[in-house]
Amino acid sequence: MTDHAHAFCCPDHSGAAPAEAILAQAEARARARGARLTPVRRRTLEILLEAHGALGAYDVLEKLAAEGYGTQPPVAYRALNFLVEHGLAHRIRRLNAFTACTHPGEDHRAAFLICAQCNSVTEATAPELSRALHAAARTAGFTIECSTIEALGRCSACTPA
Amino acid sequence: MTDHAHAFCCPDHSGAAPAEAILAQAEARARARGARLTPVRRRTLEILLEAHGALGAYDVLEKLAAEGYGTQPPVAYRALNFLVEHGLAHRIRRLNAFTACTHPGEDHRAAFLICAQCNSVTEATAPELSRALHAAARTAGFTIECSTIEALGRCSACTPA
DNA sequence: GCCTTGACTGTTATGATATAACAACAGATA
DNA sequence: TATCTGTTGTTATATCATAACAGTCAAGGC
Repeated sequence: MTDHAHAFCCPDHSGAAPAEAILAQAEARARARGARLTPVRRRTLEILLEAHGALGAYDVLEKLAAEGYGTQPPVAYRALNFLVEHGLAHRIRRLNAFTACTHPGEDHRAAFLICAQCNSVTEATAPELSRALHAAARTAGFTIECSTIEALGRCSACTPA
Repeated sequence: MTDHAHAFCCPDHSGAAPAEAILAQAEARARARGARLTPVRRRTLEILLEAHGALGAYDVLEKLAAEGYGTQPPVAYRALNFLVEHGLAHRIRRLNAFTACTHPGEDHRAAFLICAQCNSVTEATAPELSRALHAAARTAGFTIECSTIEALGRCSACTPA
């Protein structure tokens, strides 16, 4: 799943928001919400941050198990679900996978851009997009609780010039 | 999954676009694309059209099997994938389920509104939404091949007045 | 007519993803 | 200290999806 050669296709994980800062933010955010970022949970978030692209629950589990945490699926799913619930990670449904949130703290509704070639997942904040979706829902008399926006295609690095 | 009492929450399947018309359109569309809407495929589409909300592949399989078609998962998945590929049905990723396209023929990019209470799935055409997504992608240098937009919430019938 | 061809259907078997239910434990608190 | 709540880990199982292969059938070339 994450077997690409790691060239220039993963903008977020060598650049802008370094893992340590994100972890610190995550810690603060969890605290603020009365939730505990326990060792497994913290380590799970680190694993996601270290990854290129999104990771499946079983990929995460494998790493956790190798480090002495539990070896069974619920261990990974619980940690991942915790992170998702608290806005520290996102579930990418098209991939049955998870990715760290690259800007936790902000109350955002993101769209995910999934590169079919290098497997990178880019989180695009798009207020207008969210607005358009809510508008469309309102027209139908529908009240949105949460939404998923995912696009599959080619990232800038994988697009032939 | 589809065990609600069928009150007023499924706008599309007692109203606007009757199943027969959709089937006829589907037939025409398949023909036009050089594809064959064989008995299993047609019946699968009918099953989706008859359903309240979206159906899982195994739900569809159960019905097909009961009617003398194959009894194994690939039978359902193949038919469903055919329908999706030809724009006659949609995959709802959040539900691991499928739903008939309520307006085949139009080259649309739809958003799906999933009611958490009655399980209905409404297909909302939203040109602006699509436009906003493409715009957001372009900003990131990303080229979209296909996209998924799904929202979970309450439909009009399930929203307390 | 009949034979080749390619698409379709069905099967067995297996893989991949996800959760239910329970036991042990750790920290907070009355 | 006794108890409660939340967390972790386990076993077992449920759910979703596909690979690979064999038989079938309709359409077109000869």
